[in-house]
Amino acid sequence: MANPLQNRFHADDIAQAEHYLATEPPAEIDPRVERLVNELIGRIADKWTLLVLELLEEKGTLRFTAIGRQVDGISQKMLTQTLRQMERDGLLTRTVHPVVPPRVDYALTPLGNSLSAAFCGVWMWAERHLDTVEAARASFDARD
Amino acid sequence: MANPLQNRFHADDIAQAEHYLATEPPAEIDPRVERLVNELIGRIADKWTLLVLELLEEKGTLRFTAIGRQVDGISQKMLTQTLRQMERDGLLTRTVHPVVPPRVDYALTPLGNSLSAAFCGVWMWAERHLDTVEAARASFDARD
DNA sequence: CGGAATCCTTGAAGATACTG
DNA sequence: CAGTATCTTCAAGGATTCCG
Repeated sequence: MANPLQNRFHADDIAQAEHYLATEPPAEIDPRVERLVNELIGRIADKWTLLVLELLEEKGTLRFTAIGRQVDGISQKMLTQTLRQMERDGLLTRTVHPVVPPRVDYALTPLGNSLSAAFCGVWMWAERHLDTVEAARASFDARD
Repeated sequence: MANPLQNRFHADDIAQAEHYLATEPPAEIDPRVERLVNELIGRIADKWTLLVLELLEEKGTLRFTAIGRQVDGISQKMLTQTLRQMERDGLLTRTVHPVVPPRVDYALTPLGNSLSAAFCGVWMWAERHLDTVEAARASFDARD
């Protein structure tokens, strides 16, 4: 779950983006595209998908059991389901080796890698504002 | 649900990030921070939170009922819950006006705005690769 | 109007057992 | 080893009602 990109961006990238948000009026967007984008974000943002994505991005090719061991708390069922969905979406490849015992390798596609990169901004935000969020929560809880 | 930033970034930002991902070894990360980051991402990536975030970023200050009308499919219960969580995390402010009938205004904080900006990369990815993902799904479904 | 409280349904996910 | 199949639980979330 490392974030190798975090030192490669200028620290105020987000502040700059925020500036644009404040000064530019929002553009209109096709409702059909909007619905599909929402669906994709929902899928992608799902807990296990994100974890598997980051693991494979970090470790490269892994077999089924290896992924299960390194994504803590995931059940065999959810692992299978998550991997199938990701394969279906073109995020990873599933390679079955015709040997006994069976051996199945999983690796991200370029599309999967690009998605991992796309989440970089969110990772940076979370790491940068961790303390701020925790302070806000403590303050909120303190006043009932 | 517009994405005002999409035309402000160079088109190959993601490709560049992808390059770094491929060439740089991952850095180690504090497990405690990792757990908290995961929790934040889970919360943030939740369906309603993202929708409310984008709506408020686009429209500015809105009252309770206005948000409910514009986030299609959200129930009163989930709206209340989502707004409370976001307020607790410091993403938005809740302003109660002492009038009858009551009037409550919601608006993003700077922290909330920065989070919206952080998700820009994911939006861009989803919009850029929408067709690729749909094609991958069709291909996957075609071969059983 | 902006909620809180209650009940209730459904589907997601865990546990377990079995198999090519 | 890498799954599939089945059962069961449990909590997220919808519907409804009531209230300051």
